[in-house]
Amino acid sequence: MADDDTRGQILAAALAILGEEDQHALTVRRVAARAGCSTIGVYTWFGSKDGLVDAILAEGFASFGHALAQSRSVRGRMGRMRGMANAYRTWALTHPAHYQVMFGKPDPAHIPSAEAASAAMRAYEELHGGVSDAQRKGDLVTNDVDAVALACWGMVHGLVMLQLANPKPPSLAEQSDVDTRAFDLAVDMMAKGLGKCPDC
Amino acid sequence: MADDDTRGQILAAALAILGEEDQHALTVRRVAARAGCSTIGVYTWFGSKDGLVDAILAEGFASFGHALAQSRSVRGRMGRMRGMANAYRTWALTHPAHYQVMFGKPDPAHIPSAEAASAAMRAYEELHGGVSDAQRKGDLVTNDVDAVALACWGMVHGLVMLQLANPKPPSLAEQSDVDTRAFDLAVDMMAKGLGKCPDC
DNA sequence: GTTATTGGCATAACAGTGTTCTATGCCAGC
DNA sequence: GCTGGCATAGAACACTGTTATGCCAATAAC
Repeated sequence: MADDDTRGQILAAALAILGEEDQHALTVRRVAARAGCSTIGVYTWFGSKDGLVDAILAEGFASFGHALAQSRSVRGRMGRMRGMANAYRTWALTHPAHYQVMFGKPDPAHIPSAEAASAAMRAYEELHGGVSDAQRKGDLVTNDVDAVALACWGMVHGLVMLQLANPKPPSLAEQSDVDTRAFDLAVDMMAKGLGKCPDC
Repeated sequence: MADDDTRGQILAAALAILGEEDQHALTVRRVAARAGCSTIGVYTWFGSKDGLVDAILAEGFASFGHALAQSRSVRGRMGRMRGMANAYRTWALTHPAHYQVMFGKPDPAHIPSAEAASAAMRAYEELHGGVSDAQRKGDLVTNDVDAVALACWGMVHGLVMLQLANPKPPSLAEQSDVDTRAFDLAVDMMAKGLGKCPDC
């Protein structure tokens, strides 16, 4: 039992379930069974299911922010924007259930912990930082950095969510790569539109 | 009880709940209580909760498609794109819970009925039609109409979902109109980027 | 050394969910 | 007055998150 090893085992079990199945599979009983303890273990170490979800969020935002940070070093506005967008999308498609837990509609009553909030904040800073870099260089068509960051986030988020939820009509769904084509197109159009007409 | 009036009352009750509350409030017992019948009524007239959700989808896509259609008559690529985007967003923000049911992640086991699917198809045709109009006029930077339509859809969907789920950090959340600023910016950038450089 | 206390945990139960079984009531056709 | 079929209500099923109860081991106090 070595210290609070149980806590780590429960969190690992939860992440394993999210890695293999839908987010609906994340139930207290399944997590507890996989961790080799009773359901009460979740309440001892995390207080509630929300507490466990909170730890999952902190884990997810840390990993997600790290992925974004690695792509931010790319030089040039267009290259960096494409790089960050691709890093964002790749992380989401690699961790679909985890992404849904992080960015799907939460229970309105759930207040995230300080740890989860700051991890999310650090991930957002990566995005915001990339935009304000471009703004400092006078590369942007507007000075509203917040709006630009949110616009980019929303665009990428929407295309990722559409691909994950896949509500597309058959004519689209049967095109295996239409998601990637649309994504690349959207990122290019956005990057072009946000710049001060550099190459046209 | 006049014919299948019960069916209409149940559907009306479900829509009323979605109009007033979160989509999590849509439970069989609450719908039945509001419709003035027992839970069995839902199973008699809709087969299951999924059946009821299916009817809600058909209703929603019809109303949603109608809203899009009205904006499609606007002349000019830029104007029509802005108009359709605003119509999309307005409908979603006016029917937040309904929109979440329609475009949130569905149960993977749920197969939509032919009626719901065709209503969704008609709504999508509005979007696709707007794009192919522009393509026919030689207004677009690419011939990949499917990818353009999906890119526009994803962008609008993402910004709407971010606003509805509101996972934003405090610095953004306290700006009451940042969602609208980001939305207008994204639509303009996208419209500009998709066109053959008409005015720069 | 014995007792008391604390803390982690399992069992079983609570209320809530979607769903279904059983039984009742009602109405049309005879 | 029957008979049959169908919509319905009530109760129960399995599942969910959650918790009250009790057990047991380790530690603290005397």
